[in-house]
Amino acid sequence: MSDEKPGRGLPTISQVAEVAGVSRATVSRAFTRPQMLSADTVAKVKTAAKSLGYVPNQVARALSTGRHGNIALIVPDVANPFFPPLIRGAQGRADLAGLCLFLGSSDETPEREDMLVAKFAGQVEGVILVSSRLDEDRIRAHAARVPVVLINRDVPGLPRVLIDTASGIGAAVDHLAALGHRHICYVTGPAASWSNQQRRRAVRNGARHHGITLTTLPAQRASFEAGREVVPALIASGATAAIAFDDVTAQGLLVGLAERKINVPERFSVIGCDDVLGATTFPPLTTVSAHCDEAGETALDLLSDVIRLRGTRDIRYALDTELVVRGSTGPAPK
Amino acid sequence: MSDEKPGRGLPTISQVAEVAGVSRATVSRAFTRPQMLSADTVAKVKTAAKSLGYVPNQVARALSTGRHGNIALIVPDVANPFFPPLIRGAQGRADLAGLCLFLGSSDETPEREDMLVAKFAGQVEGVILVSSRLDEDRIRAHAARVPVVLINRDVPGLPRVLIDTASGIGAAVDHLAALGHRHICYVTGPAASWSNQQRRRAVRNGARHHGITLTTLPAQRASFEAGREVVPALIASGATAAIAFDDVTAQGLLVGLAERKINVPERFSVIGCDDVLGATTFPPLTTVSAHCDEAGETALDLLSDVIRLRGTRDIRYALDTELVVRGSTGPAPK
DNA sequence: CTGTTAGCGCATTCAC
DNA sequence: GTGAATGCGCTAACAG
Repeated sequence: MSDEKPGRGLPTISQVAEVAGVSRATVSRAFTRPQMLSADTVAKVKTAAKSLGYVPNQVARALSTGRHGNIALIVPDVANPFFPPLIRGAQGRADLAGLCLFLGSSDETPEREDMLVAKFAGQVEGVILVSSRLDEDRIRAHAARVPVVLINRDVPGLPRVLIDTASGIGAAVDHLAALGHRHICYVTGPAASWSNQQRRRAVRNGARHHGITLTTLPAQRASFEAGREVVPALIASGATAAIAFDDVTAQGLLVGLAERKINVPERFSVIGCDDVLGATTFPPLTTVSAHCDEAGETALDLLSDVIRLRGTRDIRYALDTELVVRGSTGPAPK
Repeated sequence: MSDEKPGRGLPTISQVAEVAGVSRATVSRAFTRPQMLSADTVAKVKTAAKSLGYVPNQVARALSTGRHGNIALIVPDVANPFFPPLIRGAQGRADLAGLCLFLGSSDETPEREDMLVAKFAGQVEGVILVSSRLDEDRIRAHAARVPVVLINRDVPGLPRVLIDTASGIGAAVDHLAALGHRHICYVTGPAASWSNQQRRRAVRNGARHHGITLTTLPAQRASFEAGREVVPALIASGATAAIAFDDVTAQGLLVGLAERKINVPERFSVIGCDDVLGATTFPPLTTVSAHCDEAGETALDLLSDVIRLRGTRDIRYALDTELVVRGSTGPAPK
């Protein structure tokens, strides 16, 4: 448990070669291309290796081959429930592709994100940037050094997967209109967020189409607290329903409303976005389902293509969304 | 954007040396120990490096030094809100220590956890296992190959940080007793979980001490749904208050109760554990605060000590907990 | 202060 | 089918 250097003391390819009575090259082949060797030799090497507890040194292998099968996924905030399903989707695909996933969390700050990418760049074969807060120039700069795939960020020329909430948001406005609501609110998310801009536009278009009055209420951050604090303004606006930037904000709305004894959905309707809370709210939240796990999977597949093909293509992958009606929406109050 | 091999084509130390008109060793030192060189030389090298876009190759450096500053953190489930704060705590400390954090999520299965540890082992200098679902033998086996630090798993001989919920749970029972509750329930978590065993015991001791009737209700998994489904049994038991294994389960309880129009805390009191939901429930959840961010920080410090000192010690670090009273607990109904 | 000499552990040309 | 060289890019003695 106390070697000179970490990694030292572990059996090397040479020791295995000696025990097995073969050359180092043969040991190497036994692990990388067994079919090049006779079955006998392979067995002999494997036995020797096991007896020594030998396992190929990934670092040395990487230096020699130039590949190590590591990739990085950087998110603004691990604690935001939007990301875990996405992370899990990516993990699953990474396992299938034999890749190791490193995770970074930038705490929503561009500086930290920048630092993380730089730190990872030398150790991974590719990076997935989720909801990047970096400006386009910096993203491009990083992409020039290491293959990059974007999620929810639309930078032409780079492979990117976009969760197209426009359709789902449209359906949400339709749903509200059908229920008789004539005045609704959109509670915004981070201004720098591509998703927020997209959703905001979709709400506006839908409202115009139905001739519904729209009030836009800013929530500083996409957070529970921001949603909760915006409730007074929400009530003051005179609207009877709200669409929130995301589920977490919507949950804040729900709690803020409950605190004021305003029943949902009898007196007010609330719709979220992302579908990451499931039915864990009360009442269960009507929301736009985003399939974020699929986004993670797709991004990973894209990245492993880029790595395998050794070249970036200009791919823009749009994922569909749909409205999931649960219990937080109802007919407009008289 | 299309090299023969990834990593190839990037400027190497030799090219920088040539441009700067110095030896490769000098370039190396300019990056690792600038104070060993004259300011002039350092500047000259840095300039040359920048002009070439050179950045030290981590993999090569690692092969040479035997260290690469990578560590892994493996959790049962990224999507469980207990872990993100812990992950974030570890990340922060990792940055301070100049370490890179890899994340693994085992989906609660020992097999996947086993595989992850094995896959990471060759690429990291240490592993943090959070709430490991592995049996002691396997943990020990891994610890023999790579430095391991445990969180919420009490394996003698290995460095471990334990969130000692016993004290907080005790306070929770006291709180309930003071409010006049004479019959309470404990809703369990995963049987294999060290935390669950600890919490269960603490509830039992507290109940006995106050002469309170205790019913233990099993929730298969620690999940929202499990909590929600256990509500009928909860009501049938005749208890007036419940302590849940964790906040997520408690939230399930809250929703299940609300669905049956049983007001909290007027007719029933609920207490959670971990304090990861904050005030995002309605009513805001009374819970045992676990300081999980601190657990992540402490584990990381422990691990970096182990790495630096090149040897494991038998450290058992217990983190205190306390009861946070919010709105989900009240006087026992008549 | 700086250059020279040797590897780190492995995969890969070539020969045989 | 297998072995003998060579190098991946860098750091670590050891000189000077």
